[in-house]
Amino acid sequence: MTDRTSPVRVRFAPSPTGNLHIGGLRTALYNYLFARAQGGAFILRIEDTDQTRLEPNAIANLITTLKTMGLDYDEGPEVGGNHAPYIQSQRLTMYHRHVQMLLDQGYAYRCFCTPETLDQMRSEQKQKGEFAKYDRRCLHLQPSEIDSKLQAGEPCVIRLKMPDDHRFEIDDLIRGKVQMDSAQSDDQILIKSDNFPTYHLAAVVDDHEMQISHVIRGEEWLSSTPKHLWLYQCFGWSPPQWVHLPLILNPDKSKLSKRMNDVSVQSYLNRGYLKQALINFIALLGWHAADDREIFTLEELISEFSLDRVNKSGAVFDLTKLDWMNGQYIRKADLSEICDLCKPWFQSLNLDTTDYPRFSRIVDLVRNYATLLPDIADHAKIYYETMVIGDKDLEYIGTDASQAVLISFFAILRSLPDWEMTAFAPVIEKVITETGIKGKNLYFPIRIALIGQGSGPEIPLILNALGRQETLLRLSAVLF
RNA sequence: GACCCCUUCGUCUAUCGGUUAGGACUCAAGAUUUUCAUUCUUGCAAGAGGGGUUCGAUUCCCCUAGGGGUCGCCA
Repeated sequence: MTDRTSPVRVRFAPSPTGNLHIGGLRTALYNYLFARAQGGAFILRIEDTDQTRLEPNAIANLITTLKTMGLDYDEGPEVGGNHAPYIQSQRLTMYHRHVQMLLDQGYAYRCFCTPETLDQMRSEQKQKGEFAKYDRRCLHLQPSEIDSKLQAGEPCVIRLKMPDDHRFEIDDLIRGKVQMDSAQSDDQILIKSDNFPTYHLAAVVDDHEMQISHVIRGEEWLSSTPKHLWLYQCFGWSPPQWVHLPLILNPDKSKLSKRMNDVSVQSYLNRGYLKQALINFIALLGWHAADDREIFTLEELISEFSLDRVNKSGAVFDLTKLDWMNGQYIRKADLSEICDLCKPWFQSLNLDTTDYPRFSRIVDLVRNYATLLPDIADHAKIYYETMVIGDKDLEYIGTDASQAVLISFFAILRSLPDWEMTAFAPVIEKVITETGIKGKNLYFPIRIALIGQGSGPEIPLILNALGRQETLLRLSAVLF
């Protein structure tokens, strides 16, 4: 058990095999929130011990995404710290030093079995319905045999010798006490034949060396925790506080996967989700405040978050609520921030953003209609492009009644001394008294003339967004 | 199959033995809006099943069922 007075130090330890995914973000977030709430340290450690799954830019991408999401870490790659390096492939000698201690004390042993041998053994065991685990055929190799095999260059791994009859008790902050029998634990490989450590060794050594106080990780690690516990015991170290987070689930309740969902955080960002919405939504997958509040900034999450309000059961990752939340953030965020964020989408549609007052006026107008950032640009199109008025609509506004409305509307607007919201309200009234036309027959032609479609924002808002010049231009184009 | 975890509206969740089981999203209806969106109001909707313990169980215990995780020289 961890000393209660020891400082809180937690880590997020992803493996650089791809982009940061939703599950990773949630783990990172809870670690971050807990660290910040407790005044502790949040550490980033890269677990790149699988040489076969490395991806070239994964570490850089991981760091970039973490940063853009606002989850800044106190120690880790690039920022350094007292326990550097924070990339496991750069800590190999440390793992070897530790595993040698294990070997010397008989807690670990060399195994020369080939993957093929192992495969065969396992399939036989499974066929018999047994728990598949290594049968320890290399456990009792004589030193001389080992030496000659090593001399001959035979590939070998190093395994942890699990105790034969031991009851492990995991004290988990979320799940309480969980007991598991050593019979259910395999003699885990600690060092692979390429001399790299496996997760189990590397994580335990690093967590101890880096003085991690709480290991906050996904529930999928719960069943291998006995191995980790045993390693702590062999080394004579006291284990950290275990915290196994509930899983994030696919709609069919299986563990969230790439197959069934878009799981890349970056891709949600690219699709126009706001980081605030993403953070807020992810935080609520497994955690809930004491009251009914659901909208939180990162800072508010920090002050509200506590591990004892994290629940035990998995949470389905359902985009519907995220969409709603994103709309909320789009509407409530600072206009300038939203403008900055949707600028790229405007540019990709060739919509001019150089006239900032006009650009921001339009963004402010159409953000009410948006769920995602690109929706804003989509809705804004009608204020920029030359309108295409459909044949039917064209016919409709060509009628005498419509023309009367438009002529009157045009004349009144043109004579307006000031182009501002307060001036627009009486304009419609005036058109009604002048033409005697009201209702749909009044509004429809005006809308078609202004924005090329029969529905949209209120007329004064459109006038304001369009500006005097563009408005009069559009109107004069449909006066026949 | 073995071991472990989990189980409240469709989804995210509140409830720390006594509630008309609350909130949010979705959906529906209504109001606002000339329209759509926004916003507001209202509504639909849940304790897996069975045993205990208790004056009283969603809440505590047991069993069953269901779901999930793990069982790699992946993390």
